[in-house]
Amino acid sequence: MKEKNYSSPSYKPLYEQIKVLLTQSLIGGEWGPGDMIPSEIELASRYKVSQGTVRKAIDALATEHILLRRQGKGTFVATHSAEGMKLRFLRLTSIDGQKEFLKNEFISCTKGKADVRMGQILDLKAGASIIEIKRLLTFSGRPLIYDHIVVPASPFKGLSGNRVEEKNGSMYSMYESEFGIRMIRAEERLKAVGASGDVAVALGLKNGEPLLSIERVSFTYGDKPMEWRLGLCITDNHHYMNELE
Amino acid sequence: MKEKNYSSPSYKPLYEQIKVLLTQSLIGGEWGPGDMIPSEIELASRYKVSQGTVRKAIDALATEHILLRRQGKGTFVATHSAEGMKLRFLRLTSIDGQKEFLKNEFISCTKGKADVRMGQILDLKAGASIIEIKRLLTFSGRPLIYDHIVVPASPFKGLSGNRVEEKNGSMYSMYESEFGIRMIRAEERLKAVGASGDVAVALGLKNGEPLLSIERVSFTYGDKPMEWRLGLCITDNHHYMNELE
DNA sequence: GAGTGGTCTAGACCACCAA
DNA sequence: TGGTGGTCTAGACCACTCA
Repeated sequence: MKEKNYSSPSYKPLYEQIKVLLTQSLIGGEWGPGDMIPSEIELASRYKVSQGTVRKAIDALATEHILLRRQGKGTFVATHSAEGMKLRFLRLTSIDGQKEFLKNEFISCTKGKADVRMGQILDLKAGASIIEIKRLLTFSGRPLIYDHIVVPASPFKGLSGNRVEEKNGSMYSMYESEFGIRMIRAEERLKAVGASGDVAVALGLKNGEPLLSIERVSFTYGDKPMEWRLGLCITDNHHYMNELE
Repeated sequence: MKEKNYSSPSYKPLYEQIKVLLTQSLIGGEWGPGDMIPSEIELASRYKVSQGTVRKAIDALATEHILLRRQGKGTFVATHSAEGMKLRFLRLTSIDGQKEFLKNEFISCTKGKADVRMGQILDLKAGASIIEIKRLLTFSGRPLIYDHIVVPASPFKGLSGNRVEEKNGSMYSMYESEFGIRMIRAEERLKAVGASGDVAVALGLKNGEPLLSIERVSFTYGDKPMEWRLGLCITDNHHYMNELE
């Protein structure tokens, strides 16, 4: 175990160091999505620290929804596949209801090269191979969201339209089960735009009708960007909910 | 101090009870916005619990941005007046920059009665007195947001246009300094709409041009709703930023 | 140097769950 | 009944701030 090393210029609390070690075990795949990790007491003895210190490290990871504590059972690696977690990043709700059952209509899946902008966003060299997916999400038979999704090709080798259609709506649980890639965080930028072109047609709108534009970048362990997404949403009967603290 | 009372059907951890007591002192005004609260050791002796238990209660309140810890100095009641906190609830940023200096153009301030819907939102009887404010926020000389704000009249007695114009942009710090009301949380619902009527004129838009509609309800201590707000934003050069965890 | 919050430990005991 | 996470305590010591 690392020394306490107080009064060093780069002083980091012990529990931060434990947190890094736990994260490395997650990245390395020692514990996969849904797995139970060792008990606090066991980890304390492994790292030669007290249970309380391990606890604080796990608390931090649980707050970030990277781990999930269940009293009496154990601590588990969080997963998007778990019921109730499939729509963790979906903030769109029906005006008079709850979170929805969405149907996934696959439009296209093509390979391409990252331009400069996409290279910056996904931390790739310009010209690197990417996979682009377009799809339409419908709610009770009516178009709701037009999605344009871009991921780097190399970690997602073999991604195809089939895979997209099978998993209804939740790309994230598919990324986990098929490619072992788990998204832990996302940044979104919203604006209002006017419908146009293919998107207007697919959504059944006239040009210029207002759409909610949601641009999202998702990050995996280590804050590495792994997916860019642009969703264009019809918000006549839905809104995007957010809580400010 | 309350008993530990384990194995009671309504078991609540001690630190939760301490958290309630601290919150009551905040509601009662024992410590106002910006004040330093007693040290952890002093609170521990006041409530007859250990420092660690007080710590955990304060931690929870600090996470909710109700208290603010400053190592070496003390623990303080959070305030919207502090530099860097004035725009805590403003998620709109310029596409090529940072958070903005906004100018506040007062439009109107009228008294009225709550209809059924507004009564439900603000937890008032239908027909209760309310105050409505309309204003335009401009960014470098160009209109950016048209705000419609509604608050209950009784806690905000004396609120007028003057007060709104003085405090440039931050209603929340004005609520604190003038009325002792501090907002701790807000819920927002976003959608895309088309410009129309007075709003279109004030923002200098043609009818139907897309606007980002942000409906917000703000809550004070005890999750009591105290303000409703509808902001209509031009998002040509700005976007609403959000982080998903 | 005195006072504050922050870290770390060791140990006791409670609540929850599964077998 | 045994194992897990959750609470609570008491005490030591470190880091930060200010007079």
